[in-house]
Amino acid sequence: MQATALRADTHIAPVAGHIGGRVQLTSTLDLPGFNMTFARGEEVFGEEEPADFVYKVLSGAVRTTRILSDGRRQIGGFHLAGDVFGLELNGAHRFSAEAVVDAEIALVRRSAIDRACERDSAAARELWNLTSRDLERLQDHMVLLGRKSALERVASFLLDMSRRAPCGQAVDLPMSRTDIADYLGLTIETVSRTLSQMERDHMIALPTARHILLCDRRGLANLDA
Amino acid sequence: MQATALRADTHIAPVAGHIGGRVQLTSTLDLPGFNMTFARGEEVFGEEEPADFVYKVLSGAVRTTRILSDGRRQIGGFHLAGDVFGLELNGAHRFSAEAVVDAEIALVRRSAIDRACERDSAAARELWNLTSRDLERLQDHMVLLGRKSALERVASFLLDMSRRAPCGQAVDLPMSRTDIADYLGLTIETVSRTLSQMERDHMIALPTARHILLCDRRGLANLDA
DNA sequence: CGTTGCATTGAAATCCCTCAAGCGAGGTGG
DNA sequence: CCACCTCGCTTGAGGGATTTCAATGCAACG
Repeated sequence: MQATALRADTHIAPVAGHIGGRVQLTSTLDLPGFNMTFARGEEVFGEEEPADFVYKVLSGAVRTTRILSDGRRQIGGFHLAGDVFGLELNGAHRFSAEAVVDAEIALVRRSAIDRACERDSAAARELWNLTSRDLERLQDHMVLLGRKSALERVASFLLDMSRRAPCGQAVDLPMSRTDIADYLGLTIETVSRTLSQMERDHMIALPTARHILLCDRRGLANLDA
Repeated sequence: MQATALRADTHIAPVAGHIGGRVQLTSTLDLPGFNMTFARGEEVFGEEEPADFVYKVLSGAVRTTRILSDGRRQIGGFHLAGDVFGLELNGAHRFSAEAVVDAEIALVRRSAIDRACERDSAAARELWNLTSRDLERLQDHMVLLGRKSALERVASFLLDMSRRAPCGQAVDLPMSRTDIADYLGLTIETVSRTLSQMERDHMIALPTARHILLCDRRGLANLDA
């Protein structure tokens, strides 16, 4: 068990009145587990820590990050309500995970996962599917990082967020500009300037920094290449 | 079955004298399949084609690519002898695959894979592991594309190639500068200039364009951040 | 020996980054 | 209640790494 989970026992919330709770990991996969809450900025797990748990976001948002020796940071992904993260086959985490905002997270032991896979090939397939979807998302993101302009990256990000956290015509961003920059391989200034540019071009409106109205989805989609 | 496989029947080589050959997909996974040869530049499968086969490189090299609407290209990865590629869970390929040089490739039907997973949870786990390793490689590559300089990218690439295709102190590159550029998110000119720079700094030697001697691994590793 | 394809090199341009300042919302304490 | 601070965001000016455009080199091949 990682240090974080051990220390943070005050965060553990019993699930629905049972001592031993259940976690609905995917639509067809229900396993024993428990819930925890993490405050904004708090670490869920660290890079290179043993991957003894799998996590599912119940509310809030989580980012996975890797830090280079000189402090440069790359965010691997944002995980919103319903997303599973931290599923590693080979022992240790390769990114660290932190709460972007206060978050409620369900935990399932790796050992429980492994047992489920042993006896149920459908469960194994379901979990393999989670890894596979992660891979597909990463492939898209790789193209974005390798070949797209700042404008295209931000447009792509806004459309992705609006698909994942629908809020009518708008998007409510849980993360800071710095987070967005480190996710898109840009600087905070470039992200800010690009958003301002989009606002001048009437593609979006920015009532507040974290609340963005997508006025011209068509235009944004065109930018998405 | 995709068009490529159908059309290219002249390429099919019977395996070791049997009609129905076997393919050693991983060290513990032996499945029915057959071999094909692909000429330099030939397409193994196309983006969005149904993923009815899984592939293993026996000799040569393969690249997986995605092309944006305006022609920009991102190479997802290079697959060398022993590597498995084209393993998709969800129906269709999301990249196309082409032979970088003449390549001999083993094919296994998805249906055979699925059957193996049904009856053998160890096989399922082994295949899940392949996906998981792909994911890990992509995570590293994402950090490279998002946050590393041209010098760091090329150094990282050279070390990776020398680890995967060991050739003493040297590396024999099967791919062109254009391929390297599209893999590293750079231009061909930047790749060339960076290699020249490394040669001036006595970190590498370039007897020929595709044969590179790593004179200063320590120095390259330092660049790898 | 010309052609062809790939690689290298140079010069100029560009996109994004760096550095720096200003702005505004939210919280705290006097 | 307001001054003040902090933090995150925006904006500007200048610079730099990489791209773009263009020309040359070079090896393989017919």
